[in-house]
Amino acid sequence: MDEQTRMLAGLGALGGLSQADVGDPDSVRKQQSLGQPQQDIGDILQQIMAITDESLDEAQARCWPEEAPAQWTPQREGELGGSTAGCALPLNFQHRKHALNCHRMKPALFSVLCEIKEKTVLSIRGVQEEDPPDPQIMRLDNMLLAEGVSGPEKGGGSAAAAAAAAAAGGSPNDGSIEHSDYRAKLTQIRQIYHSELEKYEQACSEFTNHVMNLLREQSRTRPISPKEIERMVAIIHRKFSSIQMQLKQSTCEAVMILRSRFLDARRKRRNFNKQATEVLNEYFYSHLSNPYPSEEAKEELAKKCGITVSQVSNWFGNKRIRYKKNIGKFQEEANLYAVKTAVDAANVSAQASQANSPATPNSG
DNA sequence: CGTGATGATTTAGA
DNA sequence: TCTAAATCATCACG
Repeated sequence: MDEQTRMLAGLGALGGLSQADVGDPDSVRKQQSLGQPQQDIGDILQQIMAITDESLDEAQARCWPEEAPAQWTPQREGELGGSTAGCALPLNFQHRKHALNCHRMKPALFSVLCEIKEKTVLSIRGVQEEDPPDPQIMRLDNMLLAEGVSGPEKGGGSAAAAAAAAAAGGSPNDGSIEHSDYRAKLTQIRQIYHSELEKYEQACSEFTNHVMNLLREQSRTRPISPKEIERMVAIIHRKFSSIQMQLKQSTCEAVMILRSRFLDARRKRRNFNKQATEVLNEYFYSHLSNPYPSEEAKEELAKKCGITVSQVSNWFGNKRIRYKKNIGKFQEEANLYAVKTAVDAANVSAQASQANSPATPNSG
């Protein structure tokens, strides 16, 4: 809007007309030695400028309703008449616009205005453009990508989420039970994020289309270069991308909160079930001379107990040190499991012998 | 609520 | 990277 004013001022200067000159038909008539029949150029210019002002008001009232009320006086609201391109315009405005479009001098003037404008807009354009990508939004993007919120859809996303979850747990905890909860929550966040993003994008393109239609419609009356439209679109996109940044920011926040909760939850301890403890103890006491299960043995135990390999490692680490510290205290337990394993072995061998000699079933 | 048990984490060493 | 040892944090029980 500020630029509009500047441009119009520049326009007057370039044409050798000050704002005052334009407002004074006589001075224009003096310059136009040919002497126009009915209306002079000053009038037309005035009208074009008046339309420019009005259409801007209209555009604002239409496009930024929350900012508009200050510009809408009650009288003008009453004036609302026909509509063009979905835009309600005052009737007298329509009349003037039509009259202007029919004026035979209009095309020539219009092209001159367009030319002047093209030059001024170009010079303005050169100064501030090509803004570098916002480092903050880049950081947010990277973060969301790393967390598996943005980036590839569904399949890749959940894989990234799993990776993020694994990363959150450091080296241990390749487990899946608690992670599924984390993943579910992350998926929820991702869905919200994507739906919101889509909403914003839709709104943005809708609004852009609307503005472009508006400007295109207006460009028939007042000089609007394609570049200017482009610029307008860029401005709109910048506005919307700042909204997007807010969305990204809050999504990041949500992920961080989820993550910290997850880390806290990870520290929360839950005793293994009785069966798991039994399996582990059985292995421990039956390998008391060397209670160091191999990687395969750990995996097997983990599977049997429904825990992770690192949990098995933790358990054996704790068990070894605690057993060593107070063997006496564990003696009872040791005996118990020794008997248990002995009985089991007996059972197994009995069954084996039974299976091996079915002809003599009464041997047990 | 105090206390021991227990799973997880941290630290240091090989 | 694995382990011992110390330590933390929570559970479970009286």
